[in-house]
Amino acid sequence: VAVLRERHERVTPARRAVLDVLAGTDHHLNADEIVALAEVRAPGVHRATVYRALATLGDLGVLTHTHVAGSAAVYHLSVPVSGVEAAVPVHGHLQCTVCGAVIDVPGTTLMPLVLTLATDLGFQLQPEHAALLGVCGDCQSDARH
Amino acid sequence: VAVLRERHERVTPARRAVLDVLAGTDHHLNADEIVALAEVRAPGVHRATVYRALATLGDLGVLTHTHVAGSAAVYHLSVPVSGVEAAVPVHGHLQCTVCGAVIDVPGTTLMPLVLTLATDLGFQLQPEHAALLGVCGDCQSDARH
DNA sequence: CTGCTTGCAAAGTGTTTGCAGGCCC
DNA sequence: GGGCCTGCAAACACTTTGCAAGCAG
Repeated sequence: VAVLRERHERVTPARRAVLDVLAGTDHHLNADEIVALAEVRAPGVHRATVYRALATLGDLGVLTHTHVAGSAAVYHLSVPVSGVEAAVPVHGHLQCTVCGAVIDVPGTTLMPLVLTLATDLGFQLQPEHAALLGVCGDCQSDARH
Repeated sequence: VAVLRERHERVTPARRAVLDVLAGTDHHLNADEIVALAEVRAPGVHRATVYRALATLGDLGVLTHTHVAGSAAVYHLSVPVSGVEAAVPVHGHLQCTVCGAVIDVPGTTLMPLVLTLATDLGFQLQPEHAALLGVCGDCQSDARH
């Protein structure tokens, strides 16, 4: 919110609405959902504007997006906002390829892999940025037909 | 190739072409590239047919696709084909968010995470299925401006 | 005022689908 | 021959972009 001013970026209704929406939920929202919710706070905001706001805020490091296989990317704040703690520190996302459910996994679980990749390949993994795919427990149970 | 017959699936020019293309390369190919290469072996194959063939073969477990952030999915064989060893056993994919390069990572590197997720959450991770995002060594060097 | 931001519409990319005809088995 | 497979075109979902007008600083 105030982050924008600090970075010499303009504070516009659209950007404020996007930030408010993300700060007001603990879910991962996709662009469509953000558009719908932002519409409430800033009537008339356009889809494209939301995408542009998300891109700008992403560049500033205020928010992060996660690519979900075969559907829309989801966004969430990456830094704590004044008072609000909607911004979960670091976490990855598991997506079930059967039911589509997205499960959060704590960053600590992924740390060993991050370290291994950094050491072995010099690759700086961003565990948040893409969902890890697999089959969740529930769907494995269903699979025994 | 013969896998199709075993599974009571039809062997058509289109499917044969797709399999030949994948067996004839050690790269990860996206749908467009497969269409282009399949065109050589089976002139007239349609884009949609290739997608359908890839879906069918994927269901049979013959090939795997990996979702790459912000661009086309890449496909490769998941089982060894008669004589050909283009099918690397198990491996994940690292994608650099800066330069876009896709790096293979051996399955053994990912095993600890697979086991951890299975134990803790009952989640059966398919490490091949989505690219892991981050910054590769080269781009980290470039970043020191 | 200056120029970054927005709204709008249209284009783009990657993938899927409905339908009629064709080919595998 | 029956039914799965194909070609075609159109639809689809998500995201990006060109342009003129608008508002922030």
